[in-house]
Amino acid sequence: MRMDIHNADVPVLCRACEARHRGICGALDAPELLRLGRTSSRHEYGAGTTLVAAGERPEHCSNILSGVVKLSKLLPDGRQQVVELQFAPDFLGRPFGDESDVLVEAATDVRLCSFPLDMLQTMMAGSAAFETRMHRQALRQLDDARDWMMTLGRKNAAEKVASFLLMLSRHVRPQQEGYSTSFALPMGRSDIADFLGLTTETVSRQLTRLRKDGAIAIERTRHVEVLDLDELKEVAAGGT
Amino acid sequence: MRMDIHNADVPVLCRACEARHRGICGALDAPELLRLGRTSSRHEYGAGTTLVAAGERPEHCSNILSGVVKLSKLLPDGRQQVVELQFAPDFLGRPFGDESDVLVEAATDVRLCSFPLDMLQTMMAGSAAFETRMHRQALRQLDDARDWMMTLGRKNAAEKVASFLLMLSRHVRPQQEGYSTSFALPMGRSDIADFLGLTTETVSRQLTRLRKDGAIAIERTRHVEVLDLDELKEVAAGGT
DNA sequence: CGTTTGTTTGAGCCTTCTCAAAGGCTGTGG
DNA sequence: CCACAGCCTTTGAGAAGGCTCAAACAAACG
Repeated sequence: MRMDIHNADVPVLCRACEARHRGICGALDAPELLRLGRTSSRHEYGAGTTLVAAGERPEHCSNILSGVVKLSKLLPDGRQQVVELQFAPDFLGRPFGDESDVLVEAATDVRLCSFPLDMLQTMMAGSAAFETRMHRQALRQLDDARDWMMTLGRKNAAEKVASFLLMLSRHVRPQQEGYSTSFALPMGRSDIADFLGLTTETVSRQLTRLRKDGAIAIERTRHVEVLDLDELKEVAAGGT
Repeated sequence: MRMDIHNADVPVLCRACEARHRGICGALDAPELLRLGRTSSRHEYGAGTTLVAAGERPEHCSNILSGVVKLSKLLPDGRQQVVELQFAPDFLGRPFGDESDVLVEAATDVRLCSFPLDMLQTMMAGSAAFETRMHRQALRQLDDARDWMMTLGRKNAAEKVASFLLMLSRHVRPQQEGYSTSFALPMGRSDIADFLGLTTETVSRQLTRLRKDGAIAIERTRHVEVLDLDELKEVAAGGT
């Protein structure tokens, strides 16, 4: 937590909020925060909750305070592709209203700080710094999407799963650089499969392979311990 | 072409330029255009030219005046994934300097209108409308990337190739809504394969399948005629 | 506990890849 | 204008990685 000179003017809820430091609210000064704070509210959603249905235009947007949010796309016949995972303190919601057709769900239990979508336009119009933050997040998401295109299009099953674990180990522990060696998988095998363009069975087989090779340990199917980070990196990059 | 009241104040080169209407320059007024125009210059590059090497930080950014630009990512062992195709009048170049690791090449012969990267920052700082255009382009690119993740992760070879042709038929003929029924492929089979996460052989086989099914005709390997658009759409969506 | 849901493991099959060779363009030089 | 070289594309045959279907197992929940 950071000490601000104007901390006293900042809404109580915002004081300890990560979104104010690393998220989009960091671009706002105390009066702006106060204004935004009046229209915002916090909510919790259980794992699996649909936050925005595919094709729907949501009325609210949110900072993710904790948990993991899953964005996915659907094909008419039911095939699914997860197109992004968002972690705290990412911002959830799209400016300019030209929403594309994604399904937004809580992958884990999630806490959000939400406010009306029009406030987003208002804030962007009123603060160039705010728009810049939004813009930068979009560019970061674009980079992530492109990295994942590489993974989806050109890596084999082993490389995909290893890449996924590495990605998680970098994201799950917020605000800390580098890799965590121990973390919970934010979703089940079938969501992982939908993220990697594989089937649950193949994901499961690759995880057991990594386990038997001594690269990771798995406890109660949801918790991963990275035993050999270099091995994992090597597999992810196609070294084996 | 549009008639502007202040056309006379607009740099000569910009008057007939698509980028001024549908591209980012549309956000600039005559004085701003004039200022930008003084630092900009036009260049042509032959198909295959490397515009920005992977990992390099370019000094210029550009509007694409004509042609197709290919962005791709490389794996250490040489595998390649094309992560985006850009068409006129898209903008090429990244604000904020946190460039990600992509290789930029001319897919076809290309004409660019380039200016220094710092001008980009200057323009964004000076014009909120300009930053908004950049921001919107990033969001559009993000949508495209996500659509393609769906294609890469969950579609089979036939669906991928059909989706690719449909995408081209929408993009190749600029400024026009809907689908073109006749267009040139902007790249060879192996680049198409690298875009679709397939091999050249598989791309070739799927193209001949579509040809034998009467959905398309191919002339001299580079020109496609869409004979049955509905068929193509159906294949792309997994209808068959 | 028993039920339900999610995960792991196995066996066989199918799509796509790999490797190989033939066929078509394009451009150059005779 | 034709012949040839080089490159790209097409086609074929066989191998393999990942999928499908099916069953055993483990974990979560009432």
